[in-house]
Amino acid sequence: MMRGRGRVVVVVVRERPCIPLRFFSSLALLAGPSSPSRRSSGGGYYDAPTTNCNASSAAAENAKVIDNFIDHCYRGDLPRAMKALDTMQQRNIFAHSLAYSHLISCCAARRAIEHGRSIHRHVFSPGYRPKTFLLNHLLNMYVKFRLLPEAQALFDQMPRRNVISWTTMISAYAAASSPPLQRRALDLLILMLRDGVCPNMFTFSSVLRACHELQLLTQIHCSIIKVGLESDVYVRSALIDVYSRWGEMSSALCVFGEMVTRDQVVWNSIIGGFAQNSDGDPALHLYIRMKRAGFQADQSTLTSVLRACTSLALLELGRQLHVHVLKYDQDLILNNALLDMYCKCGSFKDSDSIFSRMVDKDVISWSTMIMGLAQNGFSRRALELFKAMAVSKIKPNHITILGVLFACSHAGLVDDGRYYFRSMKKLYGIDPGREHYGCMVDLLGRAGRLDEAVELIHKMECEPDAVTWRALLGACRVHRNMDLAAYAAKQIIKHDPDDAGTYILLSNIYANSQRWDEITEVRNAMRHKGVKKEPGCSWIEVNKCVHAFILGDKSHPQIIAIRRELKQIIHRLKEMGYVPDANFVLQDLEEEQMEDSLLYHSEKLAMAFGIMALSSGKTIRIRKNLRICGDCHDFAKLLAKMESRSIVIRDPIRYHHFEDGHCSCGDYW
DNA sequence: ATAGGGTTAG
Repeated sequence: MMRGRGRVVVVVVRERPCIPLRFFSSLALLAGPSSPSRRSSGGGYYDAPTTNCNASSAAAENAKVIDNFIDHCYRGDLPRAMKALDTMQQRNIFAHSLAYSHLISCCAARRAIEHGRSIHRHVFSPGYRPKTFLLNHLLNMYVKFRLLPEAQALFDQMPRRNVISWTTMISAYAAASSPPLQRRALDLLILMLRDGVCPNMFTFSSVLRACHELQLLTQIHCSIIKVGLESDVYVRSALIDVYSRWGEMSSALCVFGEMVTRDQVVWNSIIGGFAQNSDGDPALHLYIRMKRAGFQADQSTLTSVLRACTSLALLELGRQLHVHVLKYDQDLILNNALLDMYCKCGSFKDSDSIFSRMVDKDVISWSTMIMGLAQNGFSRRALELFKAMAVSKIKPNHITILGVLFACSHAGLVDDGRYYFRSMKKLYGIDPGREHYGCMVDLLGRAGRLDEAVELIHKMECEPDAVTWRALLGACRVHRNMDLAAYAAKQIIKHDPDDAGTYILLSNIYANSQRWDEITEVRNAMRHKGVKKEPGCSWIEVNKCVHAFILGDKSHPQIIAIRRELKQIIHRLKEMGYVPDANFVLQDLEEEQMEDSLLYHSEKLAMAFGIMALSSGKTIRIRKNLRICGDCHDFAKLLAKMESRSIVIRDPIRYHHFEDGHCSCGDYW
């Protein structure tokens, strides 16, 4: 009830139309072409009914047809409604917009596009003026069928377009897969403004995903604030999402932080944003805050949180989440995320059993497993799985092939690799991209065929980039080809002048051959350019806590005990024949003492802590930010044997499963 | 009465 100036106004709010559809049929009786004069002028308008009540028998017949039609529409009986529509078309009689709109929704739901097109033709017959509301329904139908050209043609034909018509088109283009089509969404927004139609929250939440320039996004964000629509949750979550895609997490957080009424999707947007930017820590913290705020994780939340676990290698937390995943056991995306989590946390047994139980598998499920097997050192099994995929009739894509080539390169399977590389275009219609060439350079280079690797680079259809040359440089290191290494390093620096890794790799190569002058040169170049080496860092999860170890950093509360433990381990390992390999000392240019430097490589500290803190049967799982050095690799093999326990170390490229003095990589990495 | 946001493999 509203009170104003002494008057009482009763406001009745209803969610559904309060007029039953039947009522329209009786109105349609009045609307029928009952008088000869109306019939000759081209049929009846429901929307401008005559008041002629002398119903002739023809009119009564027409009314019956319309009545039936509306009845079928209302009941969702598509075949009967279409039959009635046919008769109406022949008699040139029409029903009310609402009945047609019902029928159009039916067509969209039942995937009956031809019926939809018939309705389209019918409402454009001479003698009928379809309302904008009805045409919006048709527009939406074409969009649902992804028939953009037809939607556009109808849109162009419309005598009047309201904000919904514009938004339907903008949303359709923004959701398209190709950037040129997405740009069309932005063009339409401008045309809409020129036409004097005001965008609303629906329009903005749709158009945001089409922003391919940061500047444009900022402009649109400004307009949103200006017209006072930033408070809408749909607009907010879209803003968070687009800022995240640009890696602009501070802006995303800003939009998120200002919110008072956050809903589930807004939480998902910000959590997903961090997860996709490989920033697992804030993603997990926000997840905890979301739960505290009283929200339950849904599929989307869980997928993102799993991804955060994946990037942080948090197996135990991942396992806990698995329990929540069980209630969505048919969700393909979620299952894929789970597969990847177990693969990348080095627990391949778990992903294997999930994969075999999954009813639906798509190209991502298969690719995840193939890459997972390859990275974990099970190359033969990766190739077998690829063959099983062919039987399953799921077509591989360029990422699947990348996994296959990765498997070949990390197991030294030169012939297999060459076969798959040659046949990818022929068998699967996939053109090799830079990444595929990179894999092949890696494959040939590691196998010692440096000349062939260089030849392949020169034959590339696309311009080689830093990744390509980095693959060659890595191979030069293994095979100690100094001159080629220097050449490759220069090419990398040309593409990526601030790449600390290249300087380090180059200095390692020189260190392996005791070329001290060159090392000094590289070091000076780094100093000159102000390039800083990323310090080695390792992480280990113990009792739901992540412990970080950084080279040279003594901030861990138990660091003294850990160093003592590590010294004891080294002492015992030396008795077993372990000889620290001084070649690797020099990668830590700034360290004071060689012995110390090697001793305190972060993964060694993490392993020592794992021995101290984890119960004896437990696998020690470590994630590190740099590739493992040969000395730590030897150390881990012997430690696994001495302690009779498994050690898994994940570096940025692949996994090392150490067991009984051996590593799954076969010392080939 | 018709239009809108978040989730997976390199």
